[in-house]
Amino acid sequence: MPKKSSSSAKRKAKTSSGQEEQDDHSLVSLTTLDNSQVAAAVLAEVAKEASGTLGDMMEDEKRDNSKRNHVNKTAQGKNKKGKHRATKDSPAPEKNEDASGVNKEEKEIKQETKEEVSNTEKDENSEEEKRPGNEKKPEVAKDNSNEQELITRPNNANFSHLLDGKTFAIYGKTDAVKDVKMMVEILGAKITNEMGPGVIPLVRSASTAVPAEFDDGYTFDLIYSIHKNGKIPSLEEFKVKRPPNLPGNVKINTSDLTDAEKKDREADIKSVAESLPLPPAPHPAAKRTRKASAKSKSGLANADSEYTTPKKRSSKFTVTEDEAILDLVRRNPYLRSTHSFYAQIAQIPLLSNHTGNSIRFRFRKILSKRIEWVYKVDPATNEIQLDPETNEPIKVKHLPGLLKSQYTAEEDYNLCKAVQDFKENGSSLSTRKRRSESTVPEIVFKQMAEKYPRHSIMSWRDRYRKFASVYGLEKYVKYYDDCIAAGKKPAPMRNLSSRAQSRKRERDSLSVKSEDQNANKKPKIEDSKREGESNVSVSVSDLGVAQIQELARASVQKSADEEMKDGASESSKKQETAADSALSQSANLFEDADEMKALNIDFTGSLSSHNGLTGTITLSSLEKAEPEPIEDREKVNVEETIKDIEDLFGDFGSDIRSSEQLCEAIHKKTGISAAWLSYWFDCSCGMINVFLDVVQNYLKTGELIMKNHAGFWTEDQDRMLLDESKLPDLYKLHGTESVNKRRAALVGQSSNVVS
DNA sequence: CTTCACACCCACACACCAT
DNA sequence: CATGGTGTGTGGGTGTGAA
Repeated sequence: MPKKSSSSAKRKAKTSSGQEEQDDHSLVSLTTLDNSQVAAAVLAEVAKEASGTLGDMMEDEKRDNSKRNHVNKTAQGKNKKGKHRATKDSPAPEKNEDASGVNKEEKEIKQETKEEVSNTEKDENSEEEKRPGNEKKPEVAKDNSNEQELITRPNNANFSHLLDGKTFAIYGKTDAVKDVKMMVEILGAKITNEMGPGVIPLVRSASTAVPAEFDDGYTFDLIYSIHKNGKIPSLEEFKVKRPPNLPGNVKINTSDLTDAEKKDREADIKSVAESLPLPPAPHPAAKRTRKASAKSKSGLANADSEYTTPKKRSSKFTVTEDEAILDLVRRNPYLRSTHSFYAQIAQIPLLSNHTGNSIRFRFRKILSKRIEWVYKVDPATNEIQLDPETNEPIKVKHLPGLLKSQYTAEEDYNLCKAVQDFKENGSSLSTRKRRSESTVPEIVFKQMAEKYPRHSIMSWRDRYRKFASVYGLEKYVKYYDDCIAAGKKPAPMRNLSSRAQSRKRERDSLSVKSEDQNANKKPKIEDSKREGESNVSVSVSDLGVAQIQELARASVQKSADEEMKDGASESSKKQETAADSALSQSANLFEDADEMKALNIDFTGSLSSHNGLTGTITLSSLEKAEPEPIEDREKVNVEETIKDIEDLFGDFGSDIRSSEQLCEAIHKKTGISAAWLSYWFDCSCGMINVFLDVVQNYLKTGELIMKNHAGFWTEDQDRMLLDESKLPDLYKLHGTESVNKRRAALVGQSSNVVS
């Protein structure tokens, strides 16, 4: 049996702050919601014993070591699909003629048969809210005709044994639970609340609050699928990922108020509740914990609802629930945006009709406007602060910050400046100290953290590593200054992670259009909210990083006309001949993003192509070896070829991971010599637009290199880099950014360059 | 149609770890 | 002890379907 508690417990213990003792019991002690304590505690206890897995019983495919990771994209996608299928098509009666289960199109007549208003004997389990399809009816007592119609299939016999001998523990309080319980039983399995060996946990979704020790579980969709398709599907799709954990040092604060305060609060709640023009809230007592029902085995034996259809069901938030949410948020203001907080409070019986997601959304969209004040809480411990005199909790009007602070443009700017400053003073040209230009000592970030404590040292360091250095210090400073000069609000650096890039690209190929929209929305600033202005006729310098990159990416995928909406045409034009500004602003996938990594371009050393520093091919040797990059150059359809290359660039980061692969792929597709492609690529510093230019130029004119082209580095020009006196010319041609980068790459260091 | 509940997404802030 | 690689889950959303 896998050490079920392992993952979460281990992680908790690992967290530096070492509040390992944080477990789910803690969150349960909500004074206002007393019954919750017991229930949640029980839940947690019960879950501790969880250890059986589906894998045990079905295939052993399940236990892949990556389970702790986020479910990967495809899995999620599939999962989603599965869900929708299950949702859309009634798993109800249906010939299982196609056991393959892919017959989603059967719009199965979801004979809801909902309204059997036999609400009669829904014992103490009754929900206050009338919900269609919720009608109770002891399954056993159910008349067969009905059952036949709703849950059985023609060959029900085989069917009902699919899950024979399995035992499930079903979590959640939403209505879907009922459906699932029902189905599970129909399929021949047992339901238990006592987690134990062989018991398989089921939850509705990943965001469903689950007990602390919840380990491997599956979503309801698994059951839907089995029920519907009459076979056991690939379990991977239905594996649920662990819900997020709270930061190790934080406990959900539910019970530290004084009695006096409690009363006040309760009074508050009541008054609010009464003042609202809403239908009367159900009496809290009426909400009675579903736990109770669940635990009584009969609860499910009774199958208090007949099976209708496993569609998403939702319950309205009641005033009481809203107030409870507000109360909880007030006690835990720092957690108000986290998923884990809501996932956890969703376990409280009062709120258990909703998923964590739902509660979170409810707060964010609706209740947050009403919050007005929160308790003053110690950020380190999440404990409510008491007024030393009155011994009462302190309330504050100002919402505290969140767990993580987004970087603002100003902060980015300050960071760039600080690092630049360091580079100038710390390691100038004279001190030939072998400090690669990408090396910035911790002290710099330490100073930043001291000066701007909104972020930690490591955070500042990370920001530099992953953003500032990728974007380019100079470039950002310039961008920022330009914005200020133009009276625009600069945006922080964004979207520079390679992962982001490749993901985006995937999506891009699906929909460039929506990407464009996204790009325009991107610039966002936390401190000073900015309006989503300026979509039209932005000048180059107005373009946010993200926009530039979007454009760049779009340019890779789509034909030119497609990308130049938004008045950003000139900048996206990425056209030749441009000098400094156009070059640096134009679509350069690899400079703006850290595509360089993906491309294996390491500007700090290995690129350096042809000046002999690293011994890679030179122009002359290449010419000797392969005089012509392609046979029958004249016959090539230039346009098409360029398009092909663009497309291949589009696969970059996903299918294609290195420049070698890229060149190889282009070679295969177009017939152009891979060696030449590689050479051109190097000369272009990996900039796609330059690269395309040189290829295009070659195809049209037969010229092997471009002598005076911004961004294209000839061997002569590379040599000029070594000569200070020649630099001005280079700046003129290539622009400072490009020169510095190139220089850094070839010379190994440069005074004002970060690579 | 609109609104709400809920699922799901994803960039990235912050952290940890091996080297 | 700096440093790159990488994990985690927050923060701020969007997508979807029911009502």
